[in-house]
Amino acid sequence: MSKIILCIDMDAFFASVEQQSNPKLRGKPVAVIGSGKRTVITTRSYEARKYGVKTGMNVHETKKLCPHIIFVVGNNEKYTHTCREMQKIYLQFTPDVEVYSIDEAFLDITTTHHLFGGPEAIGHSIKAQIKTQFGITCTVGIAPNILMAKLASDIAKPDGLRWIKPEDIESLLKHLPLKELWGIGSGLTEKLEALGIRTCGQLGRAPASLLRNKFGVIGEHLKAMGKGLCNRPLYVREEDPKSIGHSMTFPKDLSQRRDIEAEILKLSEMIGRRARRYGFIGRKVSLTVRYPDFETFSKQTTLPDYTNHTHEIYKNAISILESIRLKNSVRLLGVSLSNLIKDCNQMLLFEEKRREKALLQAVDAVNDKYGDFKLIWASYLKQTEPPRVISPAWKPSGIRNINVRK
DNA sequence: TCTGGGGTCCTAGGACCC
DNA sequence: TCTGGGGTCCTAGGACCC
Repeated sequence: MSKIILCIDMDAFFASVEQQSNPKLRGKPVAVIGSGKRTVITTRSYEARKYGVKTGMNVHETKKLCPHIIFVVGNNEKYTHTCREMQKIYLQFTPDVEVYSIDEAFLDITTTHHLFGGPEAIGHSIKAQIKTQFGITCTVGIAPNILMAKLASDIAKPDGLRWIKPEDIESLLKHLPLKELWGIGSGLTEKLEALGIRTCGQLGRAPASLLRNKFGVIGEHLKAMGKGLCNRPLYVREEDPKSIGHSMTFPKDLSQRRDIEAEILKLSEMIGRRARRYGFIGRKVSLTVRYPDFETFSKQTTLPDYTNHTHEIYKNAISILESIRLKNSVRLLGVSLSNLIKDCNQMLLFEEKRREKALLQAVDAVNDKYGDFKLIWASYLKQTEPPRVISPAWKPSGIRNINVRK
């Protein structure tokens, strides 16, 4: 028996929330952006889309396309709160809910839909509850797997509902351009087109050996994807994160060594604090550098021991920095801690380590109470604000598994 | 007046070991 | 004197997603 999966996707989520909370924005082109000078569009309202405004565009480019667009700096608390509340709605219909991102979820209603009058009845009920409770619209896709459910919601956007039944798949995919499929981006599209494959239908008929040779493991799944097949399960239980990182594009490129080091310390503290709060330790530290010309690279180092101490992260990031011959100035810096495992909170062997840990916890407690960066090392007291806009990839526990190609 | 931030997964090649 | 094969760990880089 085939499954029945729902994909619930908010329409222009951040922009819709802003339009809902400020009536002056309703019916108008709105773009949600970050707070910095070098920010880009995170979400744009449907009114703004008509002008060709796209996610990732900078403010200048956006104004050229739509001079009267209204920019709103995003408010992450509003969005995360809404996301958590929406989760409660989904759980009325099935325990098998994967919150894929802040504005998207998958529900497996295979065994429960008959209790609620069928898949479409559930879809309509969720849409109505979200509309009533939050004043925003969403689109529901229904299909035998998440790949097709996602496609269904993409097709039906905005404020729609679409059910792709198994018997509809072949004709639907026959002439569908490759890039419409979740998991096939611009890179794969280009390479597949070079092989003469332009539609999902063609992909489904392509020789498996050809795809396997050209694309390795991914190639094995591409053919199935072209046929609308996908057996990725729902991740109902949140998985442990594999990495925790932060990066920052500066309002002005940094050229002073001490400014660069101070930013690395700040990023290290943000990571260390997050890791300590959620109880993870890691043993790989990566440093990412982007120059003004956009050349970007990262270097990493594996530590002898697992850690979540700000100072350890910082120290290793700095030693990577010292191994690089930096160009004059730096546009972006990023630090990340990976190879994460759960901190089992073992007994600390050395009194010194215990004291160090107690100090870190005291610092964290103050920061939790009074907000980030009230209590930190002197060298970053004069720092800029931490980033204020949440990434749309946010999840309730900050974890996600995005790989559909398996 | 250019181009954010936070993730996951895969691959290729080198080091090292038996 | 012309060097196999298997395995693991590590780094760098690219592709994808929201």
